Amino acid sequence: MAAGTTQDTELVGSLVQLMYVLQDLYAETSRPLGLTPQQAHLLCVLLAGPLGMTELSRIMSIERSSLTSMVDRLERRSLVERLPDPADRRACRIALTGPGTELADQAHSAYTDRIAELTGNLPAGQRNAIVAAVATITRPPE
Amino acid sequence: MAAGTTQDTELVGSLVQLMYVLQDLYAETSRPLGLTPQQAHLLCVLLAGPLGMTELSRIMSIERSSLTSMVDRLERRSLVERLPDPADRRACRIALTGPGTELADQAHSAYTDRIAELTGNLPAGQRNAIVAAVATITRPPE
DNA sequence: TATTGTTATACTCTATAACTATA
DNA sequence: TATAGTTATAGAGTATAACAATA
Repeated sequence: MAAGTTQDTELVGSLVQLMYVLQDLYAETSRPLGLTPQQAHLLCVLLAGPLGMTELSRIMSIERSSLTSMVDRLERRSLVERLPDPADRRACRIALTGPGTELADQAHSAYTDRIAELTGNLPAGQRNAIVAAVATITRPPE
Repeated sequence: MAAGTTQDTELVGSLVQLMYVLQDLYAETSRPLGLTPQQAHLLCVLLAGPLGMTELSRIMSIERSSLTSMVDRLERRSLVERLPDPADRRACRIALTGPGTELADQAHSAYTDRIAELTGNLPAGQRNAIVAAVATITRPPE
């Protein structure tokens, strides 16, 4: 069993609350752009460059078949496109279109602004601690 | 526009990453219990006591009509029940049943354990900083 | 008239299982 | 045989609009 002190309980509660605050923020910010939070996530992931379905499904923690329908819907709106993979005729590369890139940029900026607003008054010590903690958490002992 | 320094960007990225880590964790933990993350959330909110539909929808940030179908599904599985509100015949109070309470406790414990595991190695300074930061964030200037 | 909750409807998200085409 | 992606299907989450009953 994991260590369980009173401090743990408080930390866990804080993190859960934080998750919900961020989720709500993400949803509220995506909506006016005509995107679901999942669609915004997908577009923002693609800002780094085109990806294959398998890799994209891994990054987003969803099944490939679920991703197929998401990409279908975004492709119908001309926000992404399926490009052939020159190295593998089974595979395709999902890429942002021009409008898709623009919208992804908007979503990213809007989200960044909202969080920056929310965290603008935190002292530097807390900000640094959070960045350091997240770095530790997201790089688990392999 | 919000203040935008290099540190902001790093903090925002960290928080977004943290949100996704926690979301995945929540989903993975809920699944084996036969619950979606949203259902687990609802049950855990009710651990504090019965609530009306309007209040519950406000807490969960979803429309009342969306909540109706969620409660329907949970009621079919005898995890929650609709109790009459003695003070208002239009209203009802959503309450956990015995099995519902048990499952909510399990979900809460499982989630707490997983996060405690994830954050077990963080130094005390970072833990305290996170708790303090979340307290600030979730209590915005009214 | 305002509020509580539901119904009807439409879409999106998601998983599982079975499939096609290529490696 | 294994992998990349799709199709078919089913269930869950969600919003909007219209509604019923009560306050």
